[in-house]
Amino acid sequence: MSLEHAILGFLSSRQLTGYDLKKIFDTSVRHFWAADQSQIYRTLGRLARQGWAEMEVITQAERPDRKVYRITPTGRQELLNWLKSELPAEPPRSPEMIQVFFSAQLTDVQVRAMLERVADQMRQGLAVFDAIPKNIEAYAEFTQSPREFYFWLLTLEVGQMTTRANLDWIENVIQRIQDGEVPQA
Amino acid sequence: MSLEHAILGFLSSRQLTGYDLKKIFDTSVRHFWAADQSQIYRTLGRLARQGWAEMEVITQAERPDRKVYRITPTGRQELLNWLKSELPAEPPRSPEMIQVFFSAQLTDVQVRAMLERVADQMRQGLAVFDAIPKNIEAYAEFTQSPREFYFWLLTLEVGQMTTRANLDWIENVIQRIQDGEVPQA
DNA sequence: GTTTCATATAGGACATATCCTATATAGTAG
DNA sequence: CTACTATATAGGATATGTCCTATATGAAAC
Repeated sequence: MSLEHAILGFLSSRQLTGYDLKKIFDTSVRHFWAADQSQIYRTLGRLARQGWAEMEVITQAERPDRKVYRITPTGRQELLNWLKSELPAEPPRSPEMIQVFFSAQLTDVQVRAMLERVADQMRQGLAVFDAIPKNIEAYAEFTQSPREFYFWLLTLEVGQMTTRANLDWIENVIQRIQDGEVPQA
Repeated sequence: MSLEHAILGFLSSRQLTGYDLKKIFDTSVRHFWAADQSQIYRTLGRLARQGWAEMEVITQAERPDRKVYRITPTGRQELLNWLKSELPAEPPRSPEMIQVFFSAQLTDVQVRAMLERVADQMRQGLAVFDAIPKNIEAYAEFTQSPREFYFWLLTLEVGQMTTRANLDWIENVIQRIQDGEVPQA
C-alpha cells in the first residue's frame, strides 16, 4: 500500500505528527492522494512497529501531548527502493465508465444529461486546480526546495491535463449525439 | 458500490451465471472494471437477497448445476435510477503520482529511469488496447446491439485517449529533464 | 494417472479504506 | 453553557476487494 511510502516521503523531509500529516493530505496533495485521519494514525503505528519510523512524545503545556515521528535509516532506504521500483499494475475500476457503458440503455436526451453532469463535475475540478496557488511561498510549510516544489507542480500539471482531456472528450461525445452519429438501437 | 450496478447492467440484457459474468469481466470490460470471481458470486447472492435479481438452478447432466440469474423489475428500476444519478466524487488515489512527487529526492538519471518505466507500462497498455478487436461480431456473445457496441467503443476510446495523453506528458517531462529545465535543489 | 484446462460453485481470512465514536486540551461565537 | 473550531490522539465496526482454498463435473496433454 502506498500510504506507507507517502508518509515515509513526507517524514524524509522533516519529522511530523499524525495531525501534521492529516493537514498535508488535506491540502497539498489532496489532488492525487486522500487519506483518512484514523488511517494515518494506524499507518504511523505500523511504520514505527516495523522500524521505518520512530516516535517521540513531546509534552505540551496547554494542549494534549504530541507524538512526533521521524524516519529511520531503514525507512529511508525502503522509500528509495520503492521510488525506484516498478509499481504493480492496478486493476482498473471506473464507476463513470460503467455509467457510460450502460447508458446505451437510456435515451439520447438522458445520455446527454448524464454527460453534462459529469462535465460539470470536471469543470468544478478544474476550477479547484486553477484556484490552487502555484508559488512556492504558499507551500513554505511543507517544502522550501525548488526541486521538490517543481515535482509537486508536475503532479498538479498532469492532474489538470488529464481532467481537461477527459472534459474535451465528453464535450466531443455530446457533439456526436447532437450530430446524430450515435446508433439508436 | 458499482459492481452491483455493473452486474445489474449485464443482467438487464440477458440472464447470466456467475461463471458467465466472470468471463465478461475478464474480457469485454476489463479495461475499465476488474472483478474477482468470489466477489462476483458474493455480489450475486446479495442482489438476489435484496430483490434486484432472482436465481434459478439449471440441472446439468455432465457438469455441475448452473445458477442462472435474471434481473427483476425492481432491479431494472434501480439500475435506471443509478444510471441517471450523479456519482459521488471519489477520493483521488494515485501511487504513480506519489512516486512522481517524491522522486524529487532522486537524481535526474534515476527520475528518467522511473519515468521510462512508467512510459513502458503505458505503451504496453496501449498495445493491449490496439489488440482488442473492434468489430461488433467479436462481441456477439455479450451484445448484438449496435448502440450498446457503440457505447462500449466509447469506453475503449476514452481509455486509449487518457493513456496516450499521459504517455505524451511523461515523454514531455523526460524531454524537460534532458533539456536541463528541472531544478536541481 | 497426473497435471492442466474448462466448466461450475462459494467460503475463510486478510488488507485497505471509511465512518463513527471517544477522549482531551484551548479559543470563539452566540 | 452550548456549539463550533482548532489542536491532539486513536479504537470499533463496517464496506469492499483480494487471495487462497475447497468442491465437483468433463476433456486434453503428457
